[in-house]
Amino acid sequence: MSKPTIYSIAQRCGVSAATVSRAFNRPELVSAPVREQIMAAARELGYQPSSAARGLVTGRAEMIGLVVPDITNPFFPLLVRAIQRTAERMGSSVMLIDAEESAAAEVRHVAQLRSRVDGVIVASPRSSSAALREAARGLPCVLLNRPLRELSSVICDNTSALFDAGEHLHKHGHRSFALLAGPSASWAAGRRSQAIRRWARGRGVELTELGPFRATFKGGRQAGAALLETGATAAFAFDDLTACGVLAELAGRGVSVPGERSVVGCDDVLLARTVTPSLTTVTAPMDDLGATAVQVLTRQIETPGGPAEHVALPGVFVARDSTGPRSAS
Amino acid sequence: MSKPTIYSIAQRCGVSAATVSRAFNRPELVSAPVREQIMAAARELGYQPSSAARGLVTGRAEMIGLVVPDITNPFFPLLVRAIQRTAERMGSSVMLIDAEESAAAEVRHVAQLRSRVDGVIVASPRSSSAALREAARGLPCVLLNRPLRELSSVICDNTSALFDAGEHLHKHGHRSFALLAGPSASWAAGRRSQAIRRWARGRGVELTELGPFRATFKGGRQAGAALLETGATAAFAFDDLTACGVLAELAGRGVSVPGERSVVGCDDVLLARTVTPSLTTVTAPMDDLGATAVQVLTRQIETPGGPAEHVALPGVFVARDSTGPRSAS
DNA sequence: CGGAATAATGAAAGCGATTGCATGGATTCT
DNA sequence: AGAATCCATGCAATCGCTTTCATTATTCCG
Repeated sequence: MSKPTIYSIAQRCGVSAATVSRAFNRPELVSAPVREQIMAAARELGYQPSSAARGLVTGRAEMIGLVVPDITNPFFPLLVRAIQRTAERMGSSVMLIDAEESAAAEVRHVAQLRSRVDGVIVASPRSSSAALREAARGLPCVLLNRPLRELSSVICDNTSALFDAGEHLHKHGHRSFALLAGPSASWAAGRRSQAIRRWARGRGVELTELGPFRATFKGGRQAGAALLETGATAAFAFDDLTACGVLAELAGRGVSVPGERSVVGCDDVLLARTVTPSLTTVTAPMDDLGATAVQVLTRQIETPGGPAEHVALPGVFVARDSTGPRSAS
Repeated sequence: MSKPTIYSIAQRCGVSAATVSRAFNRPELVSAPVREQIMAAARELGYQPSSAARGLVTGRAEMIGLVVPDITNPFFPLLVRAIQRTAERMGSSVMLIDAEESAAAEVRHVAQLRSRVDGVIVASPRSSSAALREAARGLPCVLLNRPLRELSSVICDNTSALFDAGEHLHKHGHRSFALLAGPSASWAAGRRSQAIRRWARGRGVELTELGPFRATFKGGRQAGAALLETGATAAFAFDDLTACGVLAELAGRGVSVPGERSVVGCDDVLLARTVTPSLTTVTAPMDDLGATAVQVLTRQIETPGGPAEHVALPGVFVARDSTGPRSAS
């Protein structure tokens, strides 16, 4: 016996296929007894509407694409979860694409997604603006953590939280800082560096810029090594993963944290809480970020020609154990 | 101007839609000049075949579902990547479902996936066998890390690697061990416990069983506390995340690792390398696991009535810094 | 050189759903 | 009572593509 369709059900209930379809989509248009009979038959037969057929006529795939540069970066799973949860509430599924850190793959995948999804959410720190714009032409699209005038975007703004971090360290007596910059191609990295520079200038403290370093654990170790060659007593790492690398390098060399140096991360991924000492960092509002991205995208999908929306959500500074008073030395 | 279809292209090239379709799917059936003309027109118009329409007639969605219990568990991103990479090579996309640690959600999602995918890969440690069987009825399905006679499965067998771990500790002079058991509902947890018990019995060493503990960082901290109340000098944690919790708890209480206690994890997630001290653990062959799962699933899809396949891939013991000689005390 | 095999293409029938329009019976209004 | 509504339902077209079968045009071989 082949897969049940609305026709099998229609036949079984002695009604037309149209009525079956309506029973599912506009139940109020079908009389109660008939509707229930149809539902019963559907359940009995294990009927599942063919999304292909529906998609063909409605033009909707009920699916959104999500392109991330590197799913193994602990930042993204949280985002994926938030996005998926929100999408599900809006009746959509999520197609996940891991670009495996290749900018080329990012745009290539966006192109391939076109025909399978209603829209895409792209976290693409690396690709060029032009490539991105081109890839998204005519496809509802929301950018994550990377603004671009023509395309909608949802970003996390850590500026004020980084100010807070600076103040926190300043209060602890630190006067000489190191900025361990992230990948130069990353918008977020530039943005964070800028915020820290601005704060340091405003505060009139010394700031040594190091890097750029790769946003990996290894990159963090290099950053840690570089940090030790400066006189800075406190360091801003690009993100938590980098900060963990720094911590590991310092620990390896017998430098105590926060005794001798203070380190702050950014993003507040799981790692930040599990590492020893736990990381002082900036919490990104993942759930909000994801939910907002989906909502903005949904709006883009419903209003194809609509204006690009830009929303920025603030990060929140959180002090833990990797920062403390400046050592007497 | 509406979306380009094979008809737009056909018209533009003065051929029939059938020819256009063939130009894409069976190029050898179309004469070279016509084919090239079609391709050129397609490129020019930005044509993308509608997967809904194609899926409707072919009955294939070119998409596989992947259900994971908790995407934020660092074990899964690696798996997701491996699976996605392999799927892409086979021409399929991956639809990711994060069940958010709910067994009910796991089976519910499998049911919903039915109509949208060709088959599913399910990493579902929690759901009952019966529920799983029922959910997968008539849907090609591969289980990950959980065998079930009727359904295909791909598992990672850590038995021999855990023996190696035991031997490694034994060689370092340890004679009293603790087993920090994982969730009792998890097949993998039971399996690992069993392997360790068997090894301990065979070796004639003392083994204290503690737990079960949740497979989270917090659970690990509890396990660490429990561990300190025993005389064991070495502990087997259920997985790396738990092991990290143990490490953190011990560090918090000033117990040195590996000086006073040795700890081994399991899975070798990113965390294992970034934590201090780095974790002695068992490396799961993620890439193989993922690739194999996709291949087995593909076979299931192509041979609907086919027999269930079961493959087990061995984990590999890797010694790092969380294990060392038994302290003199 | 005739007939058969071969190659390139077109016509048309679905795939399974949605949906605008038509229909007929019941209900309501004047 | 006849007209006007309204409700529940059926008919049939349609979405974009694949695929079978039929139709030419071309080539091959004895």
